[in-house]
Amino acid sequence: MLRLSKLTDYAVVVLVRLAGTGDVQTSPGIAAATGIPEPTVAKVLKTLTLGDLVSSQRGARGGYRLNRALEDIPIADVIAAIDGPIALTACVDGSSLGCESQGLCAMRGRWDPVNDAIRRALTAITLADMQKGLLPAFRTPSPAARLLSAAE
Amino acid sequence: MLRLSKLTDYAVVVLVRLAGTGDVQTSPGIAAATGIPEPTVAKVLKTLTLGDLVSSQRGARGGYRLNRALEDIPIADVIAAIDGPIALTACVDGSSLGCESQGLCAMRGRWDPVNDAIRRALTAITLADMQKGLLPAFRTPSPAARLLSAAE
DNA sequence: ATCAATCAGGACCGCAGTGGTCCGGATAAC
DNA sequence: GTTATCCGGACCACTGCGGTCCTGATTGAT
Repeated sequence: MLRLSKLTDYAVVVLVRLAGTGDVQTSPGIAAATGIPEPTVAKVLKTLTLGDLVSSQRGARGGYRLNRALEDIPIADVIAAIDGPIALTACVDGSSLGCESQGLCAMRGRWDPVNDAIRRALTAITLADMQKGLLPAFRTPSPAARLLSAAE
Repeated sequence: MLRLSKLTDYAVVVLVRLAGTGDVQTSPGIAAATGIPEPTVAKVLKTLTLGDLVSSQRGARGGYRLNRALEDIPIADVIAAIDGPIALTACVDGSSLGCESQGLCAMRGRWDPVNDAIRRALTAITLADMQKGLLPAFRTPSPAARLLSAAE
């Protein structure tokens, strides 16, 4: 089902909220503003910090602050930060034994172009595009967007 | 991680194998040829039948046969048949209560264009493209596509 | 008519990953 | 020093997936 983790969904909401004010915001504050349970918000924020999307300020009057503008954050980055690298995981996991030994897993590596296409599509859309329902990526055709529109 | 179910991976292998001979093939036969455990092959085939990608012939000397040529099967169809409709499941599930009530799930429906972009990308690539490393959608050779064609 | 081969459609189970919570420690403003 | 806040990890319930098996229904061959 190509499921995207719910955490990623939360992350988008949190990031957009974080962009609302240029000021630092605490995780309880964001939790209250978004309705997402506080511990979960904290977890998301922590993960986003590791992904270098937000910066944290410790201590009293601390909080989180956005690193880049929404326009400069493709969702691909958010997904990568939360869910790890974007890949449809063909036989990437350690089970290369029954695969290689038979020598007939002819599809090995064939998913790469598919992954690539998805990565492209996900890089073409930024958080700013999601905030407003508009999609400039499809108007000013980026290379990826042109590929996509050419496909229809 | 945008994980794709392993069953879908199997399905691609099975479908390509099924295209090898124009003849009907039994699931034990395909299992032997692909190295995938027989019950799993059967399950995949059954699911693909529901998805109208293959036809089944019951009884002795029965088996499965491909409905369309590989060129006419976009991976989007395979994924849809195995994993269900392609959607990154934003708040699609019934939990619209905490979402709507707060009125701040501003992201509601915002994932649609993302889903759309992915669907597009997935429709542009057919099983035939995966079989041979070529990708007509990327006539301008992407790094990945070049790697693939160089690999054979 | 009987038998064997094959698909159909379930039920079933173990396991991993996700969503979600909580706690002790470090850090910095007041 | 006290307090507010982030940090890092441990922890658990639950869902869904991968995988197996069993009992019918169907059809060709004997």
